[in-house]
Amino acid sequence: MKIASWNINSVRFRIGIVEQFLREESPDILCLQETKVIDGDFPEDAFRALGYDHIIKHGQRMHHGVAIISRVPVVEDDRLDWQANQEARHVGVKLPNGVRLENVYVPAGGDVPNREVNPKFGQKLDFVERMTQWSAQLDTPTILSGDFNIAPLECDVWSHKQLLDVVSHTPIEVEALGRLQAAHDWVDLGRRFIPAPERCFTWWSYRAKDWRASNRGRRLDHMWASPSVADQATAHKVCEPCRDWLKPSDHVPIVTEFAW
DNA sequence: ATGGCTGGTAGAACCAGA
Repeated sequence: MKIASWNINSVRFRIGIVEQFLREESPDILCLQETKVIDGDFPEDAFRALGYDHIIKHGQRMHHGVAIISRVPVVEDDRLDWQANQEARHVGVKLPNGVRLENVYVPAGGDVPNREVNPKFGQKLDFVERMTQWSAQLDTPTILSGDFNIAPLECDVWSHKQLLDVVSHTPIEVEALGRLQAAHDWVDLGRRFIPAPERCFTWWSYRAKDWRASNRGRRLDHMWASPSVADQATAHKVCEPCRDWLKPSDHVPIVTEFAW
Protein backbone atom coordinates (compact mmCIF):
# COMPACT_ATOMS: atom_id res chain seq x y z
CA MET A 1 0.00 0.00 0.00
CA LYS A 2 1.44 3.28 -1.14
CA ILE A 3 0.08 6.48 0.39
CA ALA A 4 1.01 9.95 -0.89
CA SER A 5 0.35 13.45 0.43
CA TRP A 6 0.60 16.67 -1.57
CA ASN A 7 -0.33 20.29 -1.00
CA ILE A 8 -1.42 21.01 -4.55
CA ASN A 9 -2.32 24.73 -4.34
CA SER A 10 -5.47 24.41 -6.48
CA VAL A 11 -6.39 20.94 -7.74
CA ARG A 12 -8.20 22.39 -10.76
CA PHE A 13 -5.33 24.60 -11.92
CA ARG A 14 -2.82 21.76 -11.47
CA ILE A 15 -4.91 18.74 -12.45
CA GLY A 16 -2.43 18.00 -15.27
CA ILE A 17 0.54 17.49 -12.97
CA VAL A 18 -1.63 15.57 -10.51
CA GLU A 19 -2.44 13.13 -13.32
CA GLN A 20 1.26 12.97 -14.24
CA PHE A 21 2.13 12.18 -10.63
CA LEU A 22 -0.51 9.45 -10.37
CA ARG A 23 0.71 7.86 -13.61
CA GLU A 24 4.39 7.95 -12.67
CA GLU A 25 4.17 7.16 -8.97
CA SER A 26 0.97 5.12 -8.92
CA PRO A 27 0.07 5.55 -5.24
CA ASP A 28 -2.96 3.65 -3.95
CA ILE A 29 -4.11 6.72 -2.06
CA LEU A 30 -3.39 10.43 -2.50
CA CYS A 31 -4.13 12.98 0.22
CA LEU A 32 -4.48 16.48 -1.20
CA GLN A 33 -4.41 19.80 0.63
CA GLU A 34 -5.28 23.30 -0.58
CA THR A 35 -7.63 21.97 -3.22
CA LYS A 36 -9.29 25.43 -3.38
CA VAL A 37 -12.55 24.12 -4.78
CA ILE A 38 -16.08 23.46 -3.58
CA ASP A 39 -17.08 19.80 -3.60
CA GLY A 40 -19.46 20.28 -6.54
CA ASP A 41 -16.66 21.54 -8.80
CA PHE A 42 -14.06 18.92 -7.83
CA PRO A 43 -12.45 17.41 -10.98
CA GLU A 44 -13.57 13.86 -10.21
CA ASP A 45 -13.55 12.62 -13.80
CA ALA A 46 -9.78 12.97 -14.13
CA PHE A 47 -9.29 10.74 -11.09
CA ARG A 48 -11.88 8.16 -12.08
CA ALA A 49 -10.26 7.86 -15.50
CA LEU A 50 -7.07 6.75 -13.78
CA GLY A 51 -8.85 4.19 -11.62
CA TYR A 52 -9.27 6.29 -8.49
CA ASP A 53 -12.95 5.66 -7.87
CA HIS A 54 -13.09 6.62 -4.21
CA ILE A 55 -13.03 10.39 -3.81
CA ILE A 56 -13.60 11.84 -0.36
CA LYS A 57 -13.86 15.63 -0.57
CA HIS A 58 -13.99 18.36 2.01
CA GLY A 59 -13.74 21.65 0.18
CA GLN A 60 -14.86 25.22 0.53
CA ARG A 61 -14.95 28.34 -1.61
CA MET A 62 -11.60 29.90 -2.57
CA HIS A 63 -9.29 28.71 0.15
CA HIS A 64 -8.05 25.61 1.92
CA GLY A 65 -9.86 22.34 1.18
CA VAL A 66 -8.69 18.72 1.48
CA ALA A 67 -9.48 15.48 -0.32
CA ILE A 68 -8.55 11.80 -0.22
CA ILE A 69 -8.32 10.06 -3.61
CA SER A 70 -8.15 6.27 -3.52
CA ARG A 71 -8.26 3.23 -5.76
CA VAL A 72 -8.89 0.97 -2.77
CA PRO A 73 -12.24 1.19 -1.00
CA VAL A 74 -12.18 3.77 1.76
CA VAL A 75 -15.05 4.98 3.89
CA GLU A 76 -15.31 8.52 5.19
CA ASP A 77 -14.81 8.49 8.92
CA ASP A 78 -14.93 12.09 10.06
CA ARG A 79 -14.23 15.69 9.17
CA LEU A 80 -13.03 17.55 12.21
CA ASP A 81 -12.93 21.30 12.75
CA TRP A 82 -9.88 21.74 14.94
CA GLN A 83 -10.01 25.48 14.47
CA ALA A 84 -13.71 25.77 15.31
CA ASN A 85 -14.28 28.19 12.42
CA GLN A 86 -15.75 25.91 9.73
CA GLU A 87 -12.65 25.96 7.52
CA ALA A 88 -12.13 22.80 5.45
CA ARG A 89 -8.85 21.49 6.82
CA HIS A 90 -9.40 17.83 7.68
CA VAL A 91 -10.97 14.69 6.38
CA GLY A 92 -10.45 11.17 7.67
CA VAL A 93 -11.20 7.75 6.21
CA LYS A 94 -11.08 4.13 7.27
CA LEU A 95 -8.88 1.89 5.11
CA PRO A 96 -9.93 -1.69 4.20
CA ASN A 97 -7.64 -3.09 6.91
CA GLY A 98 -9.20 -0.91 9.62
CA VAL A 99 -6.37 1.61 9.84
CA ARG A 100 -7.52 5.22 9.91
CA LEU A 101 -6.05 7.77 7.53
CA GLU A 102 -6.34 11.40 8.59
CA ASN A 103 -5.56 14.12 6.04
CA VAL A 104 -4.86 17.49 7.64
CA TYR A 105 -4.03 21.01 6.49
CA VAL A 106 -2.75 22.93 9.50
CA PRO A 107 -3.25 26.73 9.19
CA ALA A 108 -0.21 28.67 8.02
CA GLY A 109 -0.53 31.08 10.91
CA GLY A 110 0.04 34.49 9.32
CA ASP A 111 3.20 36.56 9.48
CA VAL A 112 3.78 37.58 13.10
CA PRO A 113 4.47 34.83 15.65
CA ASN A 114 2.47 36.50 18.39
CA ARG A 115 -1.16 35.68 19.08
CA GLU A 116 -1.88 39.10 20.62
CA VAL A 117 -0.85 40.89 17.43
CA ASN A 118 -1.80 38.20 14.93
CA PRO A 119 -4.94 36.16 15.66
CA LYS A 120 -4.07 33.68 12.91
CA PHE A 121 -1.03 32.59 14.87
CA GLY A 122 -3.24 31.91 17.89
CA GLN A 123 -5.66 29.95 15.72
CA LYS A 124 -2.78 27.83 14.45
CA LEU A 125 -1.64 27.05 17.99
CA ASP A 126 -5.21 26.30 19.06
CA PHE A 127 -5.63 23.99 16.06
CA VAL A 128 -2.52 22.02 17.04
CA GLU A 129 -3.68 21.93 20.66
CA ARG A 130 -7.05 20.47 19.66
CA MET A 131 -5.24 17.91 17.50
CA THR A 132 -3.20 17.05 20.58
CA GLN A 133 -6.33 16.43 22.66
CA TRP A 134 -7.78 14.34 19.84
CA SER A 135 -4.51 12.36 19.58
CA ALA A 136 -4.41 11.67 23.29
CA GLN A 137 -7.68 9.73 23.16
CA LEU A 138 -7.04 7.91 19.88
CA ASP A 139 -7.52 4.17 20.27
CA THR A 140 -7.22 3.05 16.63
CA PRO A 141 -4.07 2.48 14.53
CA THR A 142 -3.87 5.68 12.53
CA ILE A 143 -1.88 7.48 9.84
CA LEU A 144 -1.77 11.27 10.15
CA SER A 145 -0.53 12.94 6.99
CA GLY A 146 -0.61 16.31 5.36
CA ASP A 147 0.71 19.85 5.41
CA PHE A 148 1.48 20.57 9.06
CA ASN A 149 2.99 23.98 8.24
CA ILE A 150 5.62 23.42 10.94
CA ALA A 151 9.23 22.42 10.32
CA PRO A 152 10.27 20.92 13.66
CA LEU A 153 13.99 20.13 13.46
CA GLU A 154 16.92 22.45 12.91
CA CYS A 155 17.73 20.53 9.74
CA ASP A 156 14.14 20.91 8.54
CA VAL A 157 14.81 24.49 7.41
CA TRP A 158 17.54 26.09 5.32
CA SER A 159 18.72 28.21 8.25
CA HIS A 160 17.65 27.44 11.80
CA LYS A 161 18.98 30.75 13.13
CA GLN A 162 17.36 32.87 10.45
CA LEU A 163 13.99 31.18 10.79
CA LEU A 164 13.66 31.17 14.59
CA ASP A 165 11.26 34.12 14.37
CA VAL A 166 9.61 33.04 11.15
CA VAL A 167 6.20 31.39 11.46
CA SER A 168 6.58 27.65 10.75
CA HIS A 169 9.81 27.23 12.73
CA THR A 170 9.36 29.29 15.92
CA PRO A 171 10.08 27.52 19.22
CA ILE A 172 6.45 27.95 20.34
CA GLU A 173 5.19 26.08 17.25
CA VAL A 174 7.89 23.41 17.48
CA GLU A 175 7.01 22.83 21.15
CA ALA A 176 3.30 22.59 20.30
CA LEU A 177 4.08 20.05 17.59
CA GLY A 178 6.22 18.14 20.09
CA ARG A 179 3.27 17.90 22.48
CA LEU A 180 1.09 16.68 19.61
CA GLN A 181 3.63 14.02 18.72
CA ALA A 182 3.98 12.87 22.33
CA ALA A 183 0.20 12.63 22.83
CA HIS A 184 0.00 9.47 20.70
CA ASP A 185 3.67 8.50 20.40
CA TRP A 186 3.32 9.44 16.73
CA VAL A 187 6.22 8.19 14.63
CA ASP A 188 7.60 10.74 12.15
CA LEU A 189 8.07 8.43 9.17
CA GLY A 190 9.92 11.08 7.20
CA ARG A 191 12.67 11.06 9.78
CA ARG A 192 12.54 7.31 10.36
CA PHE A 193 13.55 6.78 6.73
CA ILE A 194 15.59 9.95 6.19
CA PRO A 195 17.30 10.48 9.55
CA ALA A 196 18.46 13.92 10.68
CA PRO A 197 20.57 15.81 9.87
CA GLU A 198 19.96 14.96 6.22
CA ARG A 199 17.78 17.58 4.59
CA CYS A 200 14.51 16.57 2.98
CA PHE A 201 12.58 19.78 2.32
CA THR A 202 9.03 19.50 1.00
CA TRP A 203 8.39 23.19 0.26
CA TRP A 204 10.27 25.95 -1.54
CA SER A 205 8.96 29.50 -1.99
CA TYR A 206 7.71 30.63 -5.37
CA ARG A 207 9.71 33.81 -4.94
CA ALA A 208 13.17 32.40 -5.33
CA LYS A 209 14.61 32.96 -8.79
CA ASP A 210 16.05 29.45 -8.78
CA TRP A 211 14.56 27.33 -5.99
CA ARG A 212 17.15 24.57 -6.41
CA ALA A 213 20.15 26.91 -6.44
CA SER A 214 19.10 28.88 -3.36
CA ASN A 215 17.55 25.77 -1.73
CA ARG A 216 15.84 27.81 0.95
CA GLY A 217 13.31 25.14 1.68
CA ARG A 218 11.46 23.78 4.68
CA ARG A 219 10.07 20.36 5.66
CA LEU A 220 6.43 21.27 6.25
CA ASP A 221 4.70 18.13 4.99
CA HIS A 222 4.65 15.06 7.17
CA MET A 223 3.55 11.44 7.37
CA TRP A 224 3.06 10.29 10.94
CA ALA A 225 1.76 6.94 12.15
CA SER A 226 0.77 5.13 15.30
CA PRO A 227 3.70 2.98 16.50
CA SER A 228 2.00 -0.26 15.40
CA VAL A 229 1.39 1.16 11.92
CA ALA A 230 4.85 2.70 11.69
CA ASP A 231 6.33 -0.78 12.17
CA GLN A 232 4.61 -1.76 8.90
CA ALA A 233 6.16 1.11 6.91
CA THR A 234 8.73 -0.08 4.39
CA ALA A 235 9.75 3.07 2.50
CA HIS A 236 9.34 6.83 2.40
CA LYS A 237 10.47 9.48 -0.03
CA VAL A 238 10.09 13.12 -1.01
CA CYS A 239 9.29 13.64 -4.70
CA GLU A 240 11.55 16.64 -5.21
CA PRO A 241 11.51 16.54 -9.05
CA CYS A 242 7.84 17.60 -8.98
CA ARG A 243 8.99 21.09 -7.96
CA ASP A 244 10.37 21.48 -11.49
CA TRP A 245 7.25 20.37 -13.32
CA LEU A 246 5.27 22.84 -15.41
CA LYS A 247 3.44 25.36 -13.20
CA PRO A 248 4.41 23.49 -10.02
CA SER A 249 2.95 23.65 -6.55
CA ASP A 250 5.32 25.19 -4.02
CA HIS A 251 5.04 21.87 -2.13
CA VAL A 252 6.16 18.48 -3.43
CA PRO A 253 4.52 15.12 -2.68
CA ILE A 254 5.71 12.75 0.01
CA VAL A 255 5.13 9.02 -0.46
CA THR A 256 5.14 6.25 2.13
CA GLU A 257 4.83 2.51 1.50
CA PHE A 258 3.38 -0.01 3.92
CA ALA A 259 3.79 -3.78 4.01
CA TRP A 260 0.07 -4.50 3.67
C1' DA B 1 16.86 39.48 -0.54
C1' DT B 2 12.20 35.36 3.10
C1' DG B 3 9.44 37.58 -0.04
C1' DG B 4 11.06 39.30 -5.33
C1' DC B 5 5.44 34.84 -6.62
C1' DT B 6 1.04 32.42 -7.26
C1' DG B 7 -4.20 31.15 -7.54
C1' DG B 8 -9.04 32.49 -6.75
C1' DT B 9 -12.41 35.76 -7.07
C1' DA B 10 -13.28 39.54 -9.00
C1' DG B 11 -13.84 42.18 -13.14
C1' DA B 12 -9.47 45.97 -9.67
C1' DA B 13 -7.13 44.96 -6.10
C1' DC B 14 -7.70 41.98 -2.37
C1' DC B 15 -6.97 37.67 0.51
C1' DA B 16 -4.21 33.81 1.53
C1' DG B 17 -0.20 31.20 1.39
C1' DA B 18 4.46 30.57 4.68
